[in-house]
Amino acid sequence: MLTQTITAPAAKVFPAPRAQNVPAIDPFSVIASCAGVIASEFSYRKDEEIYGEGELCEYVYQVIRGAVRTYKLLNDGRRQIGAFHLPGDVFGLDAGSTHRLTAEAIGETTVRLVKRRSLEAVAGSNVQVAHNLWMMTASDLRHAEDHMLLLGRKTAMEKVATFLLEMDRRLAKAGMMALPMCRRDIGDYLGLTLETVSRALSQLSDQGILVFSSARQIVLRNRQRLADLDA
Amino acid sequence: MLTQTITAPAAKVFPAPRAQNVPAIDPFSVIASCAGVIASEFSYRKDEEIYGEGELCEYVYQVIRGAVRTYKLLNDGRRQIGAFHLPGDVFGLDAGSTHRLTAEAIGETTVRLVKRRSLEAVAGSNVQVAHNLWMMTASDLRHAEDHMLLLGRKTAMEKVATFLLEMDRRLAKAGMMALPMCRRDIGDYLGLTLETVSRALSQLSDQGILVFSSARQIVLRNRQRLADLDA
DNA sequence: CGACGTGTTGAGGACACTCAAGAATAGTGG
DNA sequence: CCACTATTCTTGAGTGTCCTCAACACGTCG
Repeated sequence: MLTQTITAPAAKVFPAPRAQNVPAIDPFSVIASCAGVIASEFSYRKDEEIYGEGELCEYVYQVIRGAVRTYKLLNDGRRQIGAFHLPGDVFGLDAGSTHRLTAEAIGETTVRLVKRRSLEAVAGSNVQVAHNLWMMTASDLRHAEDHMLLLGRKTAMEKVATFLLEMDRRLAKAGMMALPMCRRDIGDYLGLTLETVSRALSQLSDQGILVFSSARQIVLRNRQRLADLDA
Repeated sequence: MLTQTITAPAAKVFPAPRAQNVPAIDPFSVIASCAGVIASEFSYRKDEEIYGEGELCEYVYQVIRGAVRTYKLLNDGRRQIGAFHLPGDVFGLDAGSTHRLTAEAIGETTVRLVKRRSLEAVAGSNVQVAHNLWMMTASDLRHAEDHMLLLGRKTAMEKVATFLLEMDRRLAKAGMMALPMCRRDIGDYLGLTLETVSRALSQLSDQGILVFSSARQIVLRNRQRLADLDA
């Protein structure tokens, strides 16, 4: 799948905490700007693997530009995407020594990365940093708990409605949503097939709840009716 | 549902870190035995609520005896159980200020509890305690990630096989498994109906992979074939 | 013993999946 | 710039897995 092998990220030192679409003060930036923490930037091409399930946790990442999917596979190829990571989001912060999911760039994606070792070193003495790491893992857990409810108990239409509201909240610009991921990714995130996702979106379009500019450019016309479709 | 209202747990100070079926040294015990952390015990009857979704996090809990389910509800009553907590397990450690799930005793259950405030106070100065809290949340996240894969992508039989192997690992005594929870609980954990769970178990029994002593007393006869049924 | 909670099994149906074809879009090279 | 290809998306038809509804069996406890 990959044509270029990534060895080690270029050691281009990150000058100062800054990123498009990222609030000036977020827990990760606080950590990254700590003395002793080395931050750098790196870019990945479409569908390029950032790290694999089971690999050692060398870095923690923050999306600067683009989007990332993290997922698990069954041995026959069935895939469950656990989360989409958008600009500002931190991913790869697995508390153990190895990554629990695989991470791939969805499109052309730039990330900031921080050496895990330096993070641990700071956390060992700085309680504020240790607390921030805990809070970031807790935030991932909250999302996972909400998503288990979706996967186990919601209908296809409820799943798609929840997805649209989540994406609207996270990446809507000027009332318009530019989805970075394909229908298959959405299906693998929601525990559906891509056809079912497509049918649900078409149905919402027919009902006037949303309008397509293109397949991935969506304008929500009625968030309330969408929220009503959600459970 | 409850006939007795729980006001505040009895302030019976916990004498020393000990519990049936609990390893002598676990992260929670280390924390609970810290100076300044007040631990006590409390018991709940069958189906009694321990805390509700949205309530303030006053305590963190460890199961001493019995079992606990934590779950989320949709407005029409559909339920997703996120985890079963067995003796030795810690639950209720939500990093925010309010609980994200509801916790109920499955049967007659005894828990050890620790005031969250005292925990935070210790974590603010003791990096080891802060690290243990992070690791416990990370452990919950790992379980949630595995469970999302199950809920989103596994078939009914694969789900039940996974469940049996998990319970076998966590509560098997002398080759025998005594499930504390009913078929509906299992279904709500696996994203299935209780009938589908029952049918899958009957099928496994017909195939000789397991034997019922009673509906909840199960002996696994062939873990390998069960693992093969899992994906 | 009767009543209740729990579990099993059957029949029928619905929702989402599979397979397939065609349309729209993006990417590539002449 | 346009033809050509590959990918993505949509839509349809038919199927299957799991759900719903129902009846009955089992065990426990008053």
